[in-house]
Amino acid sequence: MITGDASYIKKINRSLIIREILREEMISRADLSKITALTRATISAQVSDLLEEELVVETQLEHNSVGRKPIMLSLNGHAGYALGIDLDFGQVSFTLSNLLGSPVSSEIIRIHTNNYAEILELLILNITKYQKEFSDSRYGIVGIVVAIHGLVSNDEIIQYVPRFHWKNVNLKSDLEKAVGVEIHLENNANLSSFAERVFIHHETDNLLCTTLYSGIGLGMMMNNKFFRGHDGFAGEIGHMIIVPGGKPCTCGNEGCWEKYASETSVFEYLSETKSMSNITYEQIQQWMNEDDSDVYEIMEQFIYYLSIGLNNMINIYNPDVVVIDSELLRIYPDSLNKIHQNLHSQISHYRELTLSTIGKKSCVLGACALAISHFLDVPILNLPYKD
Amino acid sequence: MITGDASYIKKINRSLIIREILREEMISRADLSKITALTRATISAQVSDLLEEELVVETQLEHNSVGRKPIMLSLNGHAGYALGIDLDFGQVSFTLSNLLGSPVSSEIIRIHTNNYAEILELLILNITKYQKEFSDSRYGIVGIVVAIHGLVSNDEIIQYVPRFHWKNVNLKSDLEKAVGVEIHLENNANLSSFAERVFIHHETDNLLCTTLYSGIGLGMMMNNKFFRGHDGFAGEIGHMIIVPGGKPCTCGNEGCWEKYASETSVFEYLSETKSMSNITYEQIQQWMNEDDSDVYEIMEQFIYYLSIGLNNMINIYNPDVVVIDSELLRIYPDSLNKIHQNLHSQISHYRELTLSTIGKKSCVLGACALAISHFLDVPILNLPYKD
DNA sequence: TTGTATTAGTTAGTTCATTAAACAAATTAA
DNA sequence: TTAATTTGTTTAATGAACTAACTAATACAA
Repeated sequence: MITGDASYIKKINRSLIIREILREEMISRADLSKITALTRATISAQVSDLLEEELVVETQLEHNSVGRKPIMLSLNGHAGYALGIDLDFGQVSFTLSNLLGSPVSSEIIRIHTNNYAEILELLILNITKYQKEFSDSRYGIVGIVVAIHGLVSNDEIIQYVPRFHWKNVNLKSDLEKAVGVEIHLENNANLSSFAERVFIHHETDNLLCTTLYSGIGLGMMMNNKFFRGHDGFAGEIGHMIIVPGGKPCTCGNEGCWEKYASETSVFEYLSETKSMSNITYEQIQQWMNEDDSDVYEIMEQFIYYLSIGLNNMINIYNPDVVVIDSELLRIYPDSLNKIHQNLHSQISHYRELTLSTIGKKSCVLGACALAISHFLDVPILNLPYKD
Repeated sequence: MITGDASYIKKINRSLIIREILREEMISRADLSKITALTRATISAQVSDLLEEELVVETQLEHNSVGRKPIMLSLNGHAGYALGIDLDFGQVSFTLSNLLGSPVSSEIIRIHTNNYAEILELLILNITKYQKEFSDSRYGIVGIVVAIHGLVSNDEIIQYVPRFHWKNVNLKSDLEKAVGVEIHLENNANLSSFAERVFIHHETDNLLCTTLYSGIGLGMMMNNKFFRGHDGFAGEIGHMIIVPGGKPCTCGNEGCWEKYASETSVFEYLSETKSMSNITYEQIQQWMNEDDSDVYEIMEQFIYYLSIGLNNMINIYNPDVVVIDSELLRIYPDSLNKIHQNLHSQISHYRELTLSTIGKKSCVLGACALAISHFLDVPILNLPYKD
């Protein structure tokens, strides 16, 4: 049970201070005191710890107002590194960032296996390599987070990864035994939503991010925490039934949303209509340029069903910001406007609906950011996004 | 901004201690110390405050084990009263409870108006009456909570009450000006979910409660907080589209869930089929006793569409406990089993699905409990339910 | 150039709630 | 009657925040 004592309040205030430094990027002790309502004495004491730990650095800036010149404080991005890993079907992405979330190194490794042991070995090999390579800096690699494209329960055990056919595997424990440091697993949609919040939408405390690729994933940041549900399986919105008695789904029901509004469903319709397999985004782009009527019809239907699900999602969650991550919508002209026009219910309340600007790499960037947030012991952070 | 200081620690620990006293109903200082991991000295100091404030009373119980006999502590239910008000269409219910949530007085007043000013006056009149009548006891009436059958935003302004045709009214402020004490407004489904958690489902930190009367309401308790969404409008699940291009709804969309799975929808179907208006529950009960096939068909369809929506709700929220409050399901034989059988998806995860045992009065009891929780400054409480 | 106002940051001492440890009280069982 | 055990209180120490007074550095005006 968490009880209050002196060290607990110090932790609370430290977390607040780090959070403000990151939010403002550069800020003086005096301004920290004003924002947090902690006294300048308290701020000084806490900052002195942070300087000692090399997590914060001081800078003298030009200043042209009356009074003593403030000493600006900022987070020391060079104190360590965070490693984000995206364990996707067919490829594993590794991104190493500094403590400010700026990528330092990125690499994508193709894999041609679903075998757990083989993939585990590949992960161990690469993590060890990064650990050796980046042991300079005060703290070295401060955290590792792996994105899982499937169900991860609250105890970080992988319950199910559809495309790998993995069920109930303890990757966290297997990795930790091999590399000797703490590893965290997180669902890919959750990490995308974290990235959208941390790198882009700095002002919201309520963000949904839906990813429309092989299925439909939903990640949610609410009051600066993931919304996970009781076991960690919340956001399985792809299996929301929107057509009673509709197409059968592997989940055992009929008429699930992702049978109508995932990119996979669009590719399937196109393959059928065009009698063509292995259709690429480039091919679709070309058809769109040519005003192909089949593609138009299929895309319009995609947007129709997508809007129904979005309407439901918005009524259910009453979000502030909704981010959609879909390559097809990015290339289809005027797609966002069309969706907006479909969301005309009196009840639906949201402030902003956008297409993701980060795109597919949001997942691995979110993993880096989550590792940083664990290390700094702050529930949320604002980091600059440099494209 | 909330920062940590000594008084904040004390508040945290006090809240923990009160919560444990309520959970255990009777507990000694020594056991409180074991459960909370606070030292006995700390517990003694805090309890001494609570005794001074008459919020806690000591009892000597029989004891037959070795060592000094413990002094049992329990919450002093007689220190004050909580007033819950259910502002429903056609009637206003007032329930006054003691600090342990036991009703002391209950009264239902029929109203024949939707006029805001008239209803406001009625509320003021009655609140003032209760204040005078129950000013004995150490604290008198410690809190007043009003249940609103409509949208209440996070700043406690009534956005919309469909059946009263109220839009954007500030009942909280109008009442507070007139009666001179703090008043809180809360959505009725939220209060029902609070009551289910506080009086019945003591062990869960994740509960959904759906009310199927005029429309479909959804209240959610997650990690001992209401799940409200960004503005307070989350849980508008009745307007989830489950039949694309289906029946038109007042919200501006077509095929909303509450057009198929609210009790109102059942009454409408029955009225049409039986060519009869003003159908009562007693009438339906009689038809059911006679194995009426029209009623059977309509009820089976109700359960079919209800299950679709429940499936969606469960996939989206991954709840621990789901409580359904519906009089029709209570009287229809085997209804719960039929719903269970419809929820066969691989993805759906929930632990328990039940019909409400508290029923319609959950809303006003939840209002009392919420007033108590505000007064004691504990986010959640366990109270005994005495039918 | 000098003094004054202003802002930034530090230092000394106080306050408050916790903890640890010793103690007092009350009870069972040998 | 004594030992063992458990409950609850007292006392001193600790830690982190606070207040208040200080030093430092700067702009600006006389």
